[in-house]
Amino acid sequence: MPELAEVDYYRKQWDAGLGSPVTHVHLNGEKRIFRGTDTEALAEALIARRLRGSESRGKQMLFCFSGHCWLGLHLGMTGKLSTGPADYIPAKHDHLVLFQRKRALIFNDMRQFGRVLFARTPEAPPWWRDLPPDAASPGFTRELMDRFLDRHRKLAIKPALLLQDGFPGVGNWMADEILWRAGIAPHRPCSTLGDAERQRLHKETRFVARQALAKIGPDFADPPRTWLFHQRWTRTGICPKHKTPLQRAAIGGRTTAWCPACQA
DNA sequence: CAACCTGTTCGCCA
DNA sequence: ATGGCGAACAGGTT
Repeated sequence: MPELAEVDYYRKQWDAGLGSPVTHVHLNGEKRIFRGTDTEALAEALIARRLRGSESRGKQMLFCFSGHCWLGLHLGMTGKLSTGPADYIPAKHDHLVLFQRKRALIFNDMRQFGRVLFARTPEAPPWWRDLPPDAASPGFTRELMDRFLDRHRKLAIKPALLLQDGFPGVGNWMADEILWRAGIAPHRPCSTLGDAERQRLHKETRFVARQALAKIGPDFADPPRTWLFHQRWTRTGICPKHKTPLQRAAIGGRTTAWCPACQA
């Protein structure tokens, strides 16, 4: 489910626990979601630590605790964050629950395509520090985007938009929204995009990312009514501009919807 | 019962 | 070494 703006929405769900110490940690270290992470160190180190703050970058989240503890979360396809009462009883896919005196901070991910990372280091760990600037940030420049497209000449633009090294935070619905606004057909190889098209691609990537953060980020509201978003899942979906039926196909293995009239 | 799913990651091949 | 493709991951829903 979660792309850039939804990730930021979920991150803020744990704000309720800011400043409070962790009293108890619930997790099952056998689960795939913890692959590569020392869960015993995590569970032990977080006890009595206070949640100091959090950030999201693209689809990644970082939770900063006292004692130089850093918790990284990725929501995968089905992950969500929520809070519960102090006596909350963990449900089936609640892989990590941080209990505080007054509440529980819950990470649930049914399909476990997400991930939990942990580090106890003076500075933010490399897996956070080395992330490229996300699509909504000022660091996402035309030059950076061009360099990425030039590295993937043969790849269709739709699957290119889903690569998190180049378009951090963009997911399936955002990619379709961006291409629709930019007037670019999803199967076009990156190398075929001219200067004007690249300019539009860059502009609309930033627009969709920023608008999504502003409109969806605060309360998980739906995007504006005129967005392709509302049309792309329904069988009868139409182009918001032309009212013509949308085309749909799997491109790069992912369901893609586009308007044949305005995307060339 | 089959197909599908707002996301990565791996193995294989060019 | 790098890029591109398709399957795999786990567990739901339609």
